[in-house]
Amino acid sequence: MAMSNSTRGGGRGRSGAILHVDMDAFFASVEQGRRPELKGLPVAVGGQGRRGVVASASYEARAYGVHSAMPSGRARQLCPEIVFLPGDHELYSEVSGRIMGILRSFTPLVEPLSVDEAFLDVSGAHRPPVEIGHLIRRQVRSQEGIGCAVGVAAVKFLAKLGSKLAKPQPDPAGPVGGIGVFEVPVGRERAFLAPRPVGDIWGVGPATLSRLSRSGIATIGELAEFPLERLEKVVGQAHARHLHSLANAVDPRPVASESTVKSMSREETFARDVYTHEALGAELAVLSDSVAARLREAGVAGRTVTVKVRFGDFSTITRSHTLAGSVDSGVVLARAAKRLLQAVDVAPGVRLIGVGVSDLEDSGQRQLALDLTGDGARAHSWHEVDRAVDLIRGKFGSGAIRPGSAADSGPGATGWIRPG
DNA sequence: TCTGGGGTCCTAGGACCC
DNA sequence: TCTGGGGTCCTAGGACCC
Repeated sequence: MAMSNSTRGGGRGRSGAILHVDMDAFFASVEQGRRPELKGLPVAVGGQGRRGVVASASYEARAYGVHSAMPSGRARQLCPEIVFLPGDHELYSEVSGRIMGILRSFTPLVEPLSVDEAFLDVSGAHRPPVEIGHLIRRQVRSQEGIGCAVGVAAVKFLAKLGSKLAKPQPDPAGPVGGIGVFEVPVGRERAFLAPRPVGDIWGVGPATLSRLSRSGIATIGELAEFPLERLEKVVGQAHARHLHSLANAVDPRPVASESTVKSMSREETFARDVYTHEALGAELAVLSDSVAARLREAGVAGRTVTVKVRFGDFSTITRSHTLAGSVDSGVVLARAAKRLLQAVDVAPGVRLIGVGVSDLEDSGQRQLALDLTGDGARAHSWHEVDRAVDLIRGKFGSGAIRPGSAADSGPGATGWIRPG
């Protein structure tokens, strides 16, 4: 409460003290770094199957119009010579960790937003923020071989917009421009924002964009002038207040270097639609086991279990249930997930199944979900089994053991098997 | 060319309680 | 005599982000 973060936006000097650092084409850049023969070539990382999409595209690929979230088939059509790679997320996490380390050498106030971007609060640093931005770029380039853009501003969302404006532009002749560090001038934020499109605001996506557009709002300046009470009717109260503040360059969110995870989930899209509870249940067992292992690794457990089902026509439903106590056991989680799935008609065909756990708490103080899981006192013995499974995986790797019900596909199968 | 996977936050309605 | 109002929990869905 008493920290410096509340006074942002006014009178703290010439320069904004928030940095947003964003890696350029992160996954593709990591791949080009470890395989230099890929440098200068159009590279995409992502799923190559029937239903795959691009997760990251190099600037050479972007020059063809390829971008992330694009179906892989479309990417190949636009750029037949594109080099498609499956992705190595373990490696990306490692590289990300080292880059975050570089950022933390400038300030402890680092808030990672994802593997490839972070906010920094450098208000306590000795050097000017823009200079720090250039130093970061140099170090990330020299130590990891990856380019990045830095935005500098007084508040978070302006720093984020700044890094976007500092990025190079893809071009058939090679990436052009990209000043690397873009500072939003302090004291001139509103004038800077006014002519820009509302879509530049972090949090304005397609749905909000079309609602605003129907109200005649195209620029951030128009949004800033729009009466708040009317805006609330257009996009809802909370969203309206938030957007109205941002449009007026007000963003009180502090850089939060410590965060707690709120939910964990895993999902899987099938190459072809699946039509039976048996097959979906087997997949739920695998996904539940994976989620539960991550929960235990993080030392948390959760009370609310959610199953997500996406049908062949892409319509998506969720079914959730809150247990009396929290779970971190794959078997208990799978059982709850399968019960939820039983109430869903899967005859139309399912393209994706997922399982998630929320309402997380520290597993040290958790209460075992003894009764409402249907497990009775046996939940306690599953705890012992999970610990043994974690030990085996720690020694022999995550593939050393997997849930038996995934292989047996028998309705009540809960044994454990050693693959192969 | 049909659209991945892992998250966060918000809304809205119903149940239930006081 | 229709019957108030608030608070909290739970469930389902949607928007958005990378």
